[in-house]
Amino acid sequence: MRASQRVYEQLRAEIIDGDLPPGQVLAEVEQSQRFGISRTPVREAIGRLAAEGLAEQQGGRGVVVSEVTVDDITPLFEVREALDIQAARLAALRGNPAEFTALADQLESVAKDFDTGPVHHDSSAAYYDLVEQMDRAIDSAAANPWLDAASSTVRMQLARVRRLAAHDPSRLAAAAREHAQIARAVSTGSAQLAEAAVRLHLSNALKSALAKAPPHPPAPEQADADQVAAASSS
Amino acid sequence: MRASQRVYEQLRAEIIDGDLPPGQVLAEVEQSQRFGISRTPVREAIGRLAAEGLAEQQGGRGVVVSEVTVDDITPLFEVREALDIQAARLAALRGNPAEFTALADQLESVAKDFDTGPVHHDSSAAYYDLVEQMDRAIDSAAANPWLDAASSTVRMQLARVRRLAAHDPSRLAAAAREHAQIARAVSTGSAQLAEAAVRLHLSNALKSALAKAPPHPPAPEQADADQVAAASSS
DNA sequence: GCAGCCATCTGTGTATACATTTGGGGCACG
DNA sequence: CGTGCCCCAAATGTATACACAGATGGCTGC
Repeated sequence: MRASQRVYEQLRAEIIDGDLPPGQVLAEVEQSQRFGISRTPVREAIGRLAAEGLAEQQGGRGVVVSEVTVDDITPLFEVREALDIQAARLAALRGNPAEFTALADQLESVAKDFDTGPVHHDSSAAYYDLVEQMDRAIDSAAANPWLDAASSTVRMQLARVRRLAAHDPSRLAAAAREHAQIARAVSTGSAQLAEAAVRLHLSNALKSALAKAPPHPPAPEQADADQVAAASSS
Repeated sequence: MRASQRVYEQLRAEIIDGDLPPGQVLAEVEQSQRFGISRTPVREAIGRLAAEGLAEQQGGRGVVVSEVTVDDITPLFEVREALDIQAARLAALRGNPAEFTALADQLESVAKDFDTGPVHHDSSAAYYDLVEQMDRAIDSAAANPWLDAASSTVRMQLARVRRLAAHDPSRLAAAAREHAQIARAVSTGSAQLAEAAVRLHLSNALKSALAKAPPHPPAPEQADADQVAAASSS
């Protein structure tokens, strides 16, 4: 595989996983030494990261991992809402009803598992797998490459902020039922119903995420991140 | 300015304007000679173009200007619909009503100009300027950087396909009224009304665009672009 | 004469060296 | 002692050189 591709995927994974924290400088020479390659492919990889918003120029000198705070959750959800709703609408119109009926059944089954007893790792893993499966099914049914591309960027950013607001296990059952409702709505072929189901789910998901980490209500003094960090560590 | 930036902007403009037609190969050495610089910044510029979908890899060897056909109009409008609706909804909630009231008044005034007599170049230029002004006002009021970024990509592609479906002068008056309705709806602060106005406008705009260049109805044989080109030239 | 294989050649992928710019630190002056 | 300017150093931006892969054309064997 091309070296630039490897470096890009590696750096992207490290940024999303939080191994490279926001504000971390991505020096070309440093990374090239770390990966044992030259600056050229590293430079290309960092350029792609910057284009996707995972990194950004620090003045004219240096690229740093971009900041993501709880304040970004709401704007990101606004974009996700627009894209997911449209994807669900199109999937309702174009998708294979049987496929989504099956997904809805499986999701409801998982939701019942969550009800009966404590949440096992197996069942939650099965749930996440089903959600990913449904996302792929919706994207595939929507059959719109540009929609996929736009969703991809937003989902990457959301994967980062998900670390900021640890999910609530007690919401798993409700979330599973919401996902089942989405699949069921898509299977009916009604764009309006699909839109309503997605809107409902995202509204609840956003509320849950913000409940854990409420956005900064007041901003009396305009202190930058460094000053805040210094103050909290003192 | 950085050479890579100049080359990027130049190539992007040439692709959007159609000076570099779809399928045109973007050879690094060729472009570097044309701009009188080395391959390195040209490579970076082409990489950015590929990331935005204006160019794409040609089977591992070479990058070519990406194809855009009338068949892409509908998918692009589907994404645009999702993003523009959300932007208008947010602008309705957060924007300054007076600003959009003023825009609505100006747009209605232009629409009346279109009615009274033949369309002059001045009035159509003023109209396009107002539309651009309103787009910026909506984006600004929505105050969502990620929404802006997603819209930017789609708008760039739409600028390309606009060349495929020359706009209808007789629709200018109706389009101006639709834009005025959007501004008016945003000024009322009703997200639902704004959504309806945008949806109506885009539906009409898409219909008009497709009327000029209907999508390929049947595809009896699955011939790729090269074969089609070869057949038509023989 | 045709088909398959090999050489060559063009073009991208990577490495390295040079230029430029920016940011900071130190020194001098007020 | 504070402030401002200048010099330097480090990191990015650009250029050039090398390596490799894929395609194309000719050549040879059948």
